[in-house]
Amino acid sequence: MITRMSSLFLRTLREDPADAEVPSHKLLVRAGYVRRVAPGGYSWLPLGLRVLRNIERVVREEMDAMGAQEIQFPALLPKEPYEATNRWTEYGPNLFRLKDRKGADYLLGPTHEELFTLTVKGEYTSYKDYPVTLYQIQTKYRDEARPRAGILRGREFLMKDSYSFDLTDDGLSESYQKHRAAYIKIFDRLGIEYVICSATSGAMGGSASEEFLAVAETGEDTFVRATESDYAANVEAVVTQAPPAIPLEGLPDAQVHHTPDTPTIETLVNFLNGANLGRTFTAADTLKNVLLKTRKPGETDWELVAVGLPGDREVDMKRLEASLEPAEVAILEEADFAKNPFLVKGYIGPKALLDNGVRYLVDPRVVTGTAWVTGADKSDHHVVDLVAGRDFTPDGTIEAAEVREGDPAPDGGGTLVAARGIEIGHIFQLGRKYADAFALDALGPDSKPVRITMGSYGVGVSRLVAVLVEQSHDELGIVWPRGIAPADIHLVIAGKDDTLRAGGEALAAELDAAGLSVLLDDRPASPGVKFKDAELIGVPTIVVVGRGLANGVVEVKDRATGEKAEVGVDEVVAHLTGLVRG
RNA sequence: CGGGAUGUGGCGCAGCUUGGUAGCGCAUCCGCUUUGGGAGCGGAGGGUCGCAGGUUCAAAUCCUGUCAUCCCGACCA
Repeated sequence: MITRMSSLFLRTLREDPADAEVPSHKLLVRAGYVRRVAPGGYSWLPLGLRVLRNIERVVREEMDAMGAQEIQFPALLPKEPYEATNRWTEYGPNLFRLKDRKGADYLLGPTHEELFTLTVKGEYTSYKDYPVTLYQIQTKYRDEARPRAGILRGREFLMKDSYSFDLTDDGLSESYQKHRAAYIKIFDRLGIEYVICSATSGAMGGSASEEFLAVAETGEDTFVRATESDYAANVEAVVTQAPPAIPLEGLPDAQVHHTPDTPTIETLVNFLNGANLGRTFTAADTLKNVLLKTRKPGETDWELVAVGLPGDREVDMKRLEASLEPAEVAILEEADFAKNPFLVKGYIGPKALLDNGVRYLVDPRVVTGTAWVTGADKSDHHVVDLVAGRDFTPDGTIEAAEVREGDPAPDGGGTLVAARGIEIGHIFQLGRKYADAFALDALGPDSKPVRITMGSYGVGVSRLVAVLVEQSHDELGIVWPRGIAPADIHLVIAGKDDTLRAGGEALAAELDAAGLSVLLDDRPASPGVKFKDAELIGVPTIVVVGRGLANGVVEVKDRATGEKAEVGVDEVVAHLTGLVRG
């Protein structure tokens, strides 16, 4: 195919749009791939749509190859299925809701578990039908509180979601592994640098879960990896290694000390070290107790929860919330302290919490036999050598403490280092949550019903366009991978005289005949303008038909490296075909 | 929802402090020149200054309100 820039619906911009921050947003707008029409809503212009379709094609090919079957649901959905799973309320304000003329409630689908489950239930009844995997590539809607970064995080986006339906847990594991393998193929084909991270399953519910994160400084997710193993995890999913328990025999008794004016860890440590106790204390020797309240979905009452963690660590709200999912979490307000006088701010200890029935969860590092400096539940007093498992017994452990670079890796593979990533895929084993909600059963060989178990798998298709730009651009513009670019060859006619024009047209026709797609810059603009546009647009190979033509050569330039080569006109088609076909 | 910033031709911005004919660059159109790195000269079209009130002889400019967008946080595949 030949695309003539003289008639292409395209306008490039010389300056960055004022509202763009990240490289992909700036470049996709400047190069004329997308235009904003609403916060979090973008139009795909001709070149952008080609890139999007190319990515979609790769995803579709790999899904088909693993045996998944494509279907498509409406984006506009009735409320009822989502009420059955409680997500009509659980999804909260992020769900786009609307009413039809009769006043009936509808939503714009943020994800389609309910519909897939109902559809399978409607068609399949026998164990002989299973397993089955269905997918769709569909526009999704989420009323994000703050869309940002152009198409990296929009309120409307294109997503591939697939769902596996199996009779057994083993079958589910197998479906999960097949998806994992397919995703690896997809992202490898796209040439993306990514890591596979252990993840939390979030609002979907379910167990085993991994996410594919594209490595990018501009990413919104923080993940860690181990220095000496291939362990990688979203910080939300990092499991803290508990040290071995310490025998209780011979540990010193707990002692309450008067510690005036020590409401913070820092003031406490300073005081203790000046108090002649015969040893030095650090923040890590203290146990700080953070008070929170949680509320389960659908309930109105808040429940007090206390979290005890080493004083040298901050609470990571995201980790905390992931641990308490799906309950809501909030920090205590003054009024809550007033209502619960046993909570002495700055001096809260395990005793008062446990005596008053407050659920008390501690960091996994607080194991039996560890001795702590902590609040004595009395203003200006702390207790030293309060031993876990002897002087107090928490109600359980919780992953709430921040993860730091340098922390030991959970699998023993050295220490952790942190980086940023963009979530491009997420796979997880849902289990029977949705099958239970809709009673999705298959009749087994013994004529008894078998409850189906499901997996759910997503790829952010439109987001991948931006991810590719984030990972592959330079100061001049975008550098697309081959196969994803809006054309195979960007052919620039560098000059206006008829010989050049005819030469360019002829070459374009030959390349087209050889099966390559050509973006032909046949505009009357000056060469400089055309070169700049070619670099901005980012087709991997740029061919310049210019002054060399008189000597029978054209210039072939590699967009990524900038390397130029003069190639004879009679051999350039073969040369380019070789480049494009790899 | 909290903090900050910004709304002026298609895009990027100045003008606002100190009220008085709405301006610059890019883009677009016409003419001539130019043609290997976002060309030059000359000319042209295009703006209810986010919106609504108010003050004033007079408001882009001052006051009040409101809406929107962007950034940070909160929240979230």
